[in-house]
Amino acid sequence: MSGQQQRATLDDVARLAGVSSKTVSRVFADRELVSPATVERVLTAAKRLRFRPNSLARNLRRGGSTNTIGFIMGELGNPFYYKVAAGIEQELARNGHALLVATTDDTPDGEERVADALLAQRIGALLLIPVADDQSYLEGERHLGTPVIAIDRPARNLVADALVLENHRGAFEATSRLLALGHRRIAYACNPAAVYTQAERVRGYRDAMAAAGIHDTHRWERLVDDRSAAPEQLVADLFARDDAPTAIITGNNRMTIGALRAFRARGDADAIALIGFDDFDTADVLGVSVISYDPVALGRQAARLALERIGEPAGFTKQIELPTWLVERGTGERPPAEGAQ
Amino acid sequence: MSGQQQRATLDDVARLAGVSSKTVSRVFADRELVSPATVERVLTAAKRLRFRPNSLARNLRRGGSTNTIGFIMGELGNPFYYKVAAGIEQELARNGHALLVATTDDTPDGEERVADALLAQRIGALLLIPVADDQSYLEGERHLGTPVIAIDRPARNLVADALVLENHRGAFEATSRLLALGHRRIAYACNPAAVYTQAERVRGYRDAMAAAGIHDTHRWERLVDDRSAAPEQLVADLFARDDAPTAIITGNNRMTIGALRAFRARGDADAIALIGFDDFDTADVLGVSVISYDPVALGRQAARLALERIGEPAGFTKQIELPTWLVERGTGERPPAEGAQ
DNA sequence: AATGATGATGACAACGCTGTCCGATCGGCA
DNA sequence: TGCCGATCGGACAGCGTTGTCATCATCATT
Repeated sequence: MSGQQQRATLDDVARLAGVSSKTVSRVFADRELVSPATVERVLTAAKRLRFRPNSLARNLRRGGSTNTIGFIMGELGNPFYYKVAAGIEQELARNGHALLVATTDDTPDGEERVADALLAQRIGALLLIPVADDQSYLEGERHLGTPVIAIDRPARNLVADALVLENHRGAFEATSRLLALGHRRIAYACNPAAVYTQAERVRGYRDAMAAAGIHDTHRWERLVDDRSAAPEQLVADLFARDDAPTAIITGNNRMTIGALRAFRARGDADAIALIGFDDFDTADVLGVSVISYDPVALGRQAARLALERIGEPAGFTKQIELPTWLVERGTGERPPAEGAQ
Repeated sequence: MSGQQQRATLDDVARLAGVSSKTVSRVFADRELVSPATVERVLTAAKRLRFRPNSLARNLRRGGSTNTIGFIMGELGNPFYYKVAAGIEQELARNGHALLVATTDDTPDGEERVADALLAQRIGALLLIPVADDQSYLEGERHLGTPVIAIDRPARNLVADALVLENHRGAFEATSRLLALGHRRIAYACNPAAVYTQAERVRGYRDAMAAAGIHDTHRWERLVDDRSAAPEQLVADLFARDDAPTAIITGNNRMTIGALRAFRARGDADAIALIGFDDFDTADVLGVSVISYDPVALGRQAARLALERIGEPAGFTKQIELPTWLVERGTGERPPAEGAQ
């Protein structure tokens, strides 16, 4: 092993190329202003020394924020989040920006701590999936010029752009579809429940039920917030009752898979209609009908919005809704079992 | 909307607190050396001004690398990659480091470009899932003191730590299991095939077959590198032949799901035994036997190794193998159909 | 030939922070 | 009371880059 080398700086390159450091700087910034011969000489020297401009110093000098965008997501375990992350990364890479990710494990108190860590890195914009009840702690930062974009859920007590899904419409459509098939006892299960998305989805479910004259939906709702409760068990409980539902809408992919496990354990449950919110990789193989949307597009749009805001911070904030649609694959088109009604 | 504010600096805080900027600096670094009363005064002032230390300046001054770790992954679409990312993030967060991610879309030429972008950010270490045939372009950087850790596949032409799976053992075990059930015509399908992991897995498969006296395995191998080829079709082709295999091992989760789709399309294929490499979320619901491992642990270990290397760059590089194990869920325990043998 | 316009290059300071070094302050002890 | 040591605060420089401004050579124009 040879000894530790020093990292080359602009000055080192300048000395080797026989020019001033400013000229080298120009070569790596506004190449236009330097004569071709000099550019060549500098580049040769830079390559010889394996020079790489120090973006720390560059960004410091340039006054603050970097070309790095921060993204605070919930737990990485959920495919939804990382597909959003993928979309963000794609769009940022296309524009020469880097992505700094942090997770909160979906706990509210983690959010501010994590945001602080990201902001200390002088990120150029902050994307987040809000978990805490209150994002006012970001107000100061926003004021300082860091754009904040809320994804999936609007920020609370903070002026920020937001990208959300058509939660209400999706749930309404799914419920209506089941009602049209003749179902009356339609359950809605989710965990966690105390988040914006679920509130909207439940509202869509209730509205559709109400439109069909069914008002006592609370009997079929299973809105749980205990993270340790197994989705499978929640669904199993629902169908162990005498007046078991004939159909169920699951509020997210974890719950959908939980329902599938519960059905599998029961064995007799091929008769139960199921529509899940969120698509997932093997939903087609399993024949599961879902309310789908494009999480990658969600991420891409969020990134695009962030980049726009960096360019032009003023202007009214937007709240954009992304479409959801029903994908029929089998489980959602099952009519109620004979005599169940 | 009120106008743009200025970001507070150490000096601003110092002025408000009536101390020197160095004292404020100490409060945010070695709090020990400052009297409690002063600490309090400084913190109050800092809070009033919404001061946040500028880590750009700090890291620049402290001489180079940051507390940010870069991770180059393939496409984010694959659950394997993001679960590794999740593990990395967990471990880094625990140690006060941030994670900068970049993707290459699994194209070799993207890798160096992306690595360059990350290294310009003066990351403290680089984790990557090698895609290119040659990582020698990182040699200079490694020499400059940036630890490089290869994940899932060893780096080529570069001295670097590596974390890989027991690919050979896993495939050997799966193949042996199928052989023990009486299967002889066992296929192996994967795409892409020209990567380290697949080479190892194929080797494990061949060795197990050879141990059972079967040497013409090329008849059952479907090693494809055309990314546009649909996994489903590849498997379908394999089973459309007269001497169709009675069992198949799929080289990764995409191929496993492709096989399930192909089987589903055929309808008669419940008889075909299947063991897939990589676990996935609904494998239990689908009853799919797999060669499993813990991708999150892989990420965690990689991060831990990186942090170790930052602390103590010298020392011999390690190549660590993480265990794989067979999970029996149904498809892998099917004996060959009557008369098939 | 004198003039201004143009283009290429360099000197210098500063971005916000911290390491080094030194000076100020205070309590305790003779 | 005076002095010493311990402890805490501050002045200064510099990390690697870029913005500003100045300098100088070259060239076209009258």
